[in-house]
Amino acid sequence: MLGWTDGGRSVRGRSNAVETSGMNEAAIHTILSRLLLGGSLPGGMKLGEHRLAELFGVSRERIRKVLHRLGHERLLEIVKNRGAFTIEPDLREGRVVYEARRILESGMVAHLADHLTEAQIERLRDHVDAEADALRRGDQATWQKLSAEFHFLLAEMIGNPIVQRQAHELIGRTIMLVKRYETTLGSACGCEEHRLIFKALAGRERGRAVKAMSSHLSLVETRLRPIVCDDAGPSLETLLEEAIAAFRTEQGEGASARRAADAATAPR
Amino acid sequence: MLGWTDGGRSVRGRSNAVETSGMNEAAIHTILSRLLLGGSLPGGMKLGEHRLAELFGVSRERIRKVLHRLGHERLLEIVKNRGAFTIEPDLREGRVVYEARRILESGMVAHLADHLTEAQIERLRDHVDAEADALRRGDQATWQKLSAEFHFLLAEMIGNPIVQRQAHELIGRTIMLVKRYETTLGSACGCEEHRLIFKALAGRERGRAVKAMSSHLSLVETRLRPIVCDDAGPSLETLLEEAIAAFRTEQGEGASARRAADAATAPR
DNA sequence: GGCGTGATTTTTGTGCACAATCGCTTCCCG
DNA sequence: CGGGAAGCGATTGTGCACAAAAATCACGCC
Repeated sequence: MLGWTDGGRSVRGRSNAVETSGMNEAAIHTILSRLLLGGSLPGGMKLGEHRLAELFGVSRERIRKVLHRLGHERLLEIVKNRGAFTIEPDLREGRVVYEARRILESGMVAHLADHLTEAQIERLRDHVDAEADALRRGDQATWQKLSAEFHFLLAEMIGNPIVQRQAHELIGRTIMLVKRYETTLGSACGCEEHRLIFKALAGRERGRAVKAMSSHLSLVETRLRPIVCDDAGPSLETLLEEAIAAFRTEQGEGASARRAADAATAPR
Repeated sequence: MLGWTDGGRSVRGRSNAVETSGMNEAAIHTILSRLLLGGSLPGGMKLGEHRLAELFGVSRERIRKVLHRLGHERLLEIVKNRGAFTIEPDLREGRVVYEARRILESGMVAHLADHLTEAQIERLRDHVDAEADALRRGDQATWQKLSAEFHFLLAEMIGNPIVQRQAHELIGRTIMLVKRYETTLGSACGCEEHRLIFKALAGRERGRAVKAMSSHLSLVETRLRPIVCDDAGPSLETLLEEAIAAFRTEQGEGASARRAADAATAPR
């Protein structure tokens, strides 16, 4: 809409690497965003420019630009003359993020309660049903995905690109927090909370919707536990290759689940 | 807080220019932000890298970086292989911005109604009084400044850096719009609207505060007129030199009104 | 006379080489 | 044996030169 044109640029990577190259800037940004938001990498991890440049098979400047952009988006911490580090989202920041979400999403549902179309209400109903279904089937992964998408959906339904972007940013941060501090249980309750919000919206009860959203977010926040999960886990190389592979396949097939991808990377 | 360290770097500009140099990246960003937000330059104007580099007396790369950052902040439109252009904020975008503000600031006042301290209420009262005073004195400039600061103040009182940043971004855009499409009259009513919001907040009446804020923003939006103000105005050189001079003097004297400046430049 | 095509020129994009800075190691001195 | 300072290796920052792309202009053709 409004914004800059960054269109995919043609590839010229002369690549000293194994010709895994041909990775444009937007793609690198998407992959790294997803990795960062996914919360797979430990906090405080250093992302060296040269190392990433080799892994992606592009020049250092390309990586540099992406890294600084991610820093600007606060998905990385850029320290002058030191480099880029993954952020360590402590619970204190969690409080701030959830408070921000309560404020923004309260305003959002208040707006939606007054403006939702019947078609949108149906779509929301379908989504909540799908959530319940995934939960009933015990499909944890799908449920988790749908659960996040519920909020993305609400943001999308506002039809306001600015609000959508702000919501995306916040929700993305939240996902990062949940992935890191999630308590295995506590999932079961989330679905009913979403349904409560939906019901209030469907009935166009603004006050109740705001209340439901606010308490839902508070509850989610409460479920975060200060787990010191030092999952040193797989190396950056491994994770990155996985992410790149996933991106490739996804890119290969038609633009089907493109929306979800863009959602994760905080589309500008 | 969380974020990057960009601390003022020492100056080394070897400057082919008239030794007006010694301008670090942050300063350039601040100056350009303020100029852009100020709405003094016409929309669609091209900001060439080389030209700005000369005007600031720094290398092109420095300007380049700032320009792209401003593009990322959506204060400029960056077109690949074409350069940076000032955005033309048409009224359609105005609608989007004001809608976003209604959503966000509704959530804000709802939060504030429940959390304001007595001291904060007093401070708000003082501010509204100051607004009324400026208006009574017919001091248009001061009133306009205070009027914008009212909203900044509310955002600040949340005490949440994320919300504050989002609000800053939106209010900044609004100011840009108002400067461009302002109708001379219509100022008189604004003050009472702020007082209405204040009263609701002071009485901790959440619903009324939300309503007051929402209708206030709607009214402000209504006051925008599709004036085709082709104020070709002064040249970029002139404006920039003014802005730089202003920045210099302000920088010179103590960090007094620093907050306002930072507010304008969307402090990260 | 208008318009399309091609050369020129201006402007942006990018790789590269060097400079500056930081953390770490080592060596010297107390 | 411990502390501090200087050297060293590694990593990031930055200017510069060149390459690519777009806009402009000129020329010829319809």
